[in-house]
Amino acid sequence: MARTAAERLQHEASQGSCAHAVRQEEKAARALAQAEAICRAHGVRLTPIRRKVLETLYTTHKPLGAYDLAEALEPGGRRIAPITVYRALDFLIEQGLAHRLASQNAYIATFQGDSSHEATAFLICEECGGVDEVTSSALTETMANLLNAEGFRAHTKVLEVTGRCAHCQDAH
Amino acid sequence: MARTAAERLQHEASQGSCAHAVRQEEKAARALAQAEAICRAHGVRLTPIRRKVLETLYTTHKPLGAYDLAEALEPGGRRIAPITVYRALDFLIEQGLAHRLASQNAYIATFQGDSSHEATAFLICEECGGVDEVTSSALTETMANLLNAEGFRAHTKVLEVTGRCAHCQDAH
DNA sequence: CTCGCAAAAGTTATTTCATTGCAAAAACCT
DNA sequence: AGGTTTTTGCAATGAAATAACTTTTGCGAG
Repeated sequence: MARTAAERLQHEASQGSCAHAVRQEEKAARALAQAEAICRAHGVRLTPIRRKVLETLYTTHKPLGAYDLAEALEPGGRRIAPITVYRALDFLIEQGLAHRLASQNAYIATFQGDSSHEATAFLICEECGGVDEVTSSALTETMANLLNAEGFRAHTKVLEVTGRCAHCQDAH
Repeated sequence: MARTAAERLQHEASQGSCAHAVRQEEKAARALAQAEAICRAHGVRLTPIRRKVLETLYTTHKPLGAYDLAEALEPGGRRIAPITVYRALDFLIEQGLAHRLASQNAYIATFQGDSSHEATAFLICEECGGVDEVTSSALTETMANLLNAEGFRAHTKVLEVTGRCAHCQDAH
């Protein structure tokens, strides 16, 4: 199966300088501001816990398990129960700010405002743990055609590819 | 999250007459014979347990959890530990005979011989629980193009769509 | 045939992920 | 402030997957 939470965290620590992690701080700040705007527009509340969860996801930009997040939020505050993290994640996913990677039992922040009618694929690097979020009109169309041909009315699309990102291939 | 094992089983029981279930017995018999041939060709053993797991998946053609399978295999024999089922599933998946639906934490038999370079999408009906396995050259190409453009070397592709199948839409 | 090896299955326990049910607190709205 | 809704806290449990180790089985070489 997917790697364990502990492995994921260690992985992250040892690979912090991978291209995927570069500039995430700046992007995170902007994305967070945008998330606040979105929540205001939706008339929902980005509470401290939700905000902290989202921020953690943004700054790592690597898939984190719910228990990883609980651990990451602990320092400086009190111990956070898993259910609290799950509730925050549910909220963020509902608002299109986060995404569950089914193949990893892990969660990630979305940088592109989840245009829900589009097909978005997640490319998960097995080496550096980084995730790229890609959409293309070709993919969206192809999926739409496929579903139409089958008469299938889609509710949720899970498009996840694991493998090796370009950067990690270069690095052998 | 995905429905629990118990719900899944009850679901199956109450929806046994859905179109997805029709004719599965005949197909299952043929598929099983073919599976035996494949294993012989690969020089691996389709042991009784593995065979029974595969058969159960074939005859339901609905996603089953590992614990569902353990339960399903029990009657007539002795209690089977989860790990045994997981080992059988690992084997079947390795041989391209079964597939894990990551979004459901469940497993299903594959009818099309896993041509591993092709992109295969799984359409999962939320109403009847049936799963359709679809491939198209367009999908395969689109995915290949997308991955090429990103310089991403794919290892495993997870394409799962949940929604409503044509039959269940007709039935309102 | 039987010895010995490797593959498979058994056993028991544990880890990881996710949810349930109910109580307390904080935010919002007059 | 009073009442409502939303959010969070807390304890326990359920569900999925794996770990470590032993026993059994299949099968080829001597």
